[in-house]
Amino acid sequence: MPEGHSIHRLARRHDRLLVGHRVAASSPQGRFAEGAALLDGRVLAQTHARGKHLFHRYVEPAAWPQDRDAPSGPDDRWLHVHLGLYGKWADGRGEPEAPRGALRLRLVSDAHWFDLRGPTACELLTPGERQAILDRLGPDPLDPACDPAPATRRIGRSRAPIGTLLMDQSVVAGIGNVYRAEVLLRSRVSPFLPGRDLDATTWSHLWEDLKVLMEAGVRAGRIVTTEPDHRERPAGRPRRVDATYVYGRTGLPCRICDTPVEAAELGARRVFWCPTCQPDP
DNA sequence: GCGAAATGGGAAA
DNA sequence: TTCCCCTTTCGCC
Repeated sequence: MPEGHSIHRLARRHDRLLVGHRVAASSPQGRFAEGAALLDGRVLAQTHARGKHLFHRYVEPAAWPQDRDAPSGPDDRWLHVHLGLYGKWADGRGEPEAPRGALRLRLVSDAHWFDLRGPTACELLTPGERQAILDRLGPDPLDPACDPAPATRRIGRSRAPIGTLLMDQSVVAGIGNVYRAEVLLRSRVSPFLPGRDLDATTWSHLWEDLKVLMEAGVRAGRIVTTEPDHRERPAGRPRRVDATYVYGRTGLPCRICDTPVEAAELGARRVFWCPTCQPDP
């Protein structure tokens, strides 16, 4: 699940359920024991998502709520979580069950519990370290205030395939393998087209489509990129098999033209495309 | 029961 | 470009 939409959804959920609450923090697995000890007893003041990175800002209980939305202060502790390929947050109301498996971080408030497993990153950062992460990320389609111009410039100058550029978090933040495949199909662009050969109008359309798809992903809590007319079952909640045009559909018919979907390794990741709708450059 | 794959990314070579 | 890490799940024996 963890492309950018999942992380923004988690940030909103943690904001709604945990901001303003004092947390008991622990690392039953032990790998984040020191960090958890530094968070224990603090209050979550703020959550923030950028691309696939999730941040929590914790303050001393005495500082809450005066510094809600205050600029980051010297006593703040920033938790940085990146889920990677298979990291997961789970949560529930009331008392958590006894920890099972590899539980990196558990946060418990008076009302809810939150369990984090399998993240690529779970660490405490200084404000400067956090800023360094933000600085190396490209514009995030899910950030309403963001300006796509830096991504436009990077793509326009690059000979690298657009399929590679879209997955590069320093070009655009938050796209993963599913959104990459799907947004390129929807704009009829081959993943192998060099960035500099993507015309401005198509890029503009593609960027707007990314915003639409990812905002829908935040709302739905999953990725659905197909238009109802292109689904086997147009009515009702889309089934998993109806959710994508090409992602994970190697050898199956393209939903637009029935050509078998192709797949190949691009960089270290599998890329999916329709050779008819997205002809090689 | 074991290996591979998965919506990721960083470091090493 | 290759390796390595994180964890769970699923297919295959």
